[in-house]
Amino acid sequence: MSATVVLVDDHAMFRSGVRAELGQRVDVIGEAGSVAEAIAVVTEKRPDVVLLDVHMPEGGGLAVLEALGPALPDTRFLALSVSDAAEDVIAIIRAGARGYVTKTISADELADAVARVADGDVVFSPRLAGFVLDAFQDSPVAPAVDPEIDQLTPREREVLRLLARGYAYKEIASQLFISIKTVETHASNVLRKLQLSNRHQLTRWAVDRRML
Amino acid sequence: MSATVVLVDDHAMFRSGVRAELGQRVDVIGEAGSVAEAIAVVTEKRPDVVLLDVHMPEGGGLAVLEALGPALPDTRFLALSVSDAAEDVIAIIRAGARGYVTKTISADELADAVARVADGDVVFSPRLAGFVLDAFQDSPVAPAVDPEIDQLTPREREVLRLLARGYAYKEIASQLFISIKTVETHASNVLRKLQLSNRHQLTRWAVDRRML
DNA sequence: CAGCGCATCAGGCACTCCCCCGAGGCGCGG
DNA sequence: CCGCGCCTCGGGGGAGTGCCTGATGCGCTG
Repeated sequence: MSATVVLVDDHAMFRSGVRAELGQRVDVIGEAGSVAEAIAVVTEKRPDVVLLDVHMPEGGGLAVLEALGPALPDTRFLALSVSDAAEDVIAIIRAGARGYVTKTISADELADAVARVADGDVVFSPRLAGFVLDAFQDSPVAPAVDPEIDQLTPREREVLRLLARGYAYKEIASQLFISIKTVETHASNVLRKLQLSNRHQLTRWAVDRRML
Repeated sequence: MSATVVLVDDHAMFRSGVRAELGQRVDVIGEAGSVAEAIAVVTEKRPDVVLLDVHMPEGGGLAVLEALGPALPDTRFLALSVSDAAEDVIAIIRAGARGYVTKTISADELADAVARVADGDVVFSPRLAGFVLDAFQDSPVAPAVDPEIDQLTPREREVLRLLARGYAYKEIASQLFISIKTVETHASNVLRKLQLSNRHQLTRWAVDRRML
């Protein structure tokens, strides 16, 4: 039960090498040497994993991902590239790839990476994952700190967080090791300070601020 | 030249176990059993890596990260948790942790994870990384239309929409020109069909599906 | 020390939520 | 016509919510 794979790379020699090395461990059911060919082959073959070169003519792996990604939710894309540049990694991941490895990888490691991606995991070459996390942390579109939230005490902020997530007073009390009555007090203070009248509005408030 | 580590976990027995298992492979230079203690110990010891429990009183690992993260750019935080919930993973990573592993991990794997984080890598338990990527991408890989929603009648869908937006039964009744009792019936049917137990979960359900 | 903010907890009360039961009307297809 | 799904309501009740008053202790500051 090895995973089915389609190789996409504009260098035939490289595809041949990958096929030779990986043939024992995964089931290579198709190859493509261009963006257009990749779209056709992947659409037809429906592999578990597409091993996708990033740098190719006509838009490269990014073009393939944008054309196919949304249409094939059950197909995972693993980017395979000579580049270890942060912008390449981020662009590919943002487009929906489930991993990014560089071509310095060994055959064993690549076979393992393909298997893991087929299995639902996410795979990165060491250090590359850090690029994504950095971009992820910078990404909050609206940092936009409300003046109201500054009026909250640390404990109130904690209760707010749990309230917004839908926990009942009783559950919050258990998690924070305090009584229900204390939770009620904090909750009441939070609602008053944020000028809200009930916890449903509070949930929407938190959603708007991407706290969930 | 093993990495220096501070353990933060509110269970002394667990810390002891980690220390015993990891002692040979990393240099455990401090421990903390609470958020306040963690802030003090980490600030003093300046370890390479902080092994951080997510669920603790007083805000847990998140509180530690928010207090210390910005101040200690050279210290890496590796979250260690019993939870494999997406919200926990995303919150911790957004707060600046460089990895997240569950407590089901073996001692060898944990030692390896610590070493890799100390070395600048990012480490995740299998599958957890996917949560971060999903949150990172605007378009979730799994649009995954639920079969449950097809079971809802048109009227139930209408009530669901208003419920998720935080309207009270009374308000929904006014908007739809029906009695509160009818709203209750629809709401009850919706919760049953979606296998949810209250409207807070329903709000989160709707948020997850971009219905708001 | 006296005041103040914060966190903790209590009793009580009106209200909402959610479920249990039951019921009638309406339209559609066998 | 009869069953069935859908929508419409009602009583009753247990659990949860939100607010009120009032209380204690703790640490910080003037």
